[in-house]
Amino acid sequence: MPDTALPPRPRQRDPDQTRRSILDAALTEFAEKGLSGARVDEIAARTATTKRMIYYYFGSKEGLYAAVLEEMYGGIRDAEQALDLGSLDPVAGMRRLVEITFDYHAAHPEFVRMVAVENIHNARHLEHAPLVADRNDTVIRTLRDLLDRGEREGVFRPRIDAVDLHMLISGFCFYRISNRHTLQRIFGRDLTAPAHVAAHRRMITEAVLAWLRPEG
Amino acid sequence: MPDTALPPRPRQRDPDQTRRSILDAALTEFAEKGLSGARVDEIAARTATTKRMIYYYFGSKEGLYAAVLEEMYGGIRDAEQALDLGSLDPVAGMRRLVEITFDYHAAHPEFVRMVAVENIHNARHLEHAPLVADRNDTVIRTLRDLLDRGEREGVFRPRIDAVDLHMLISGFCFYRISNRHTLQRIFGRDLTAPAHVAAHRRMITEAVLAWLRPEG
DNA sequence: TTATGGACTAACCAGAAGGTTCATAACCAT
DNA sequence: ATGGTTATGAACCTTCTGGTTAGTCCATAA
Repeated sequence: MPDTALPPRPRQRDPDQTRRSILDAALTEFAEKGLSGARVDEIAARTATTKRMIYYYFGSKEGLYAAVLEEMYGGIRDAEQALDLGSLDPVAGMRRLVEITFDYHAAHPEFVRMVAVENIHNARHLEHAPLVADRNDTVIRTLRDLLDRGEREGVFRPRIDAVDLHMLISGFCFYRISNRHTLQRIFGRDLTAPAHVAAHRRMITEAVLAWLRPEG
Repeated sequence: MPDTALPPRPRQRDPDQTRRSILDAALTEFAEKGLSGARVDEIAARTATTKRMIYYYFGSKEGLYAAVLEEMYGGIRDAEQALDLGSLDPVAGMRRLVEITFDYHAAHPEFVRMVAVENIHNARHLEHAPLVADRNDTVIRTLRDLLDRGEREGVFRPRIDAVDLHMLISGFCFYRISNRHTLQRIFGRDLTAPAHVAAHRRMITEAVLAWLRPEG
């Protein structure tokens, strides 16, 4: 009997590639279905490898989830660290920061969904991603610097809390993405339509600047 | 042989009570764990009745979920319809509306979580709760009325879109509740501390009013 | 009294889902 | 080449879970 065995697909060993592929597939699946809604088999099916590899590299479903979460926060950190607002005057710098925040959320709904999912789980897994807290220091420091300079120049009100302001900004940017489905159902509006995107971008920018302006 | 039977717990038959009890238990469980994270057995255990009754009254896990969701939106509708802003001047009325919205979200984190969960599922179940869309007309109409009057009196800018404004307001109110766990982890702040609550309440109110003020 | 139908229950089931076993192929240093 | 380590794959196992079956209980109307 001749050798009828299928030519064994040349197994290429590439740990990094395999890890990446799992992480990418998991991101999609978790962002789409949430932690408990996601299926490990489904994630495996999305990758070129097998379920076994998920456990080999990440230990458990939750381990994988935590890894994805950490990865996720890395992205926005990079985006924010990239901009150099030191050269701009406070008002222009603030405007720029709001716009960047708005644009990042609009461009990365998976990030928004992952954070929303993590909040459903009371941010339990953030514990296992300790370096996440770091990145936010960057934004807060940038914000504080802008506020200080603006106050000195008399274009911003004094005693604004940077964290509160950050929440005001990212709150709206986050909300319009995280809640776009219910909003769409209820108001019958396509929030991704360019006209609405532009209007929202202008609204949050101007609202923030209006609020910061001294002598209300 | 004497009658050793335990006194049979007098089974009280009360369909409404049973339904309510299931709905309450389900709300807790769904808000806590999400749709797929919630366990029907767990919900049953929280009630005085059994799992079978859940299927008897609601047909399926998703049917129960949809029922809870609808119930949920009912609450905020009532709260908003209760206030009569017609007698207040536009600025005071707007301030009041923002404050009510803020307070409602702060007081009802379960509502916030249910909506967040529903968005993870792309608002798929809102289809089965058709009367939900109604309630929002109320807010939008109230808002539009305030905006019109304010514009006529020259205290608000013209051509403000009521839905956009609604999003600006509820966006922040929603976000500080929906994301409080990740925010807490990252900034190490207890967002429920009275000082922060008060600061946030003032911030969103003033930001909205500042933005609405004419001649930016 | 008895019959009727809504309210309720315990036990069960099939399939799904997370996690594991064991064999083995590819790679690398010697 | 060779021995040991890392990476990979297919099938398997166990537990859980949504949903069902088959039947009991009880208030009321006839």
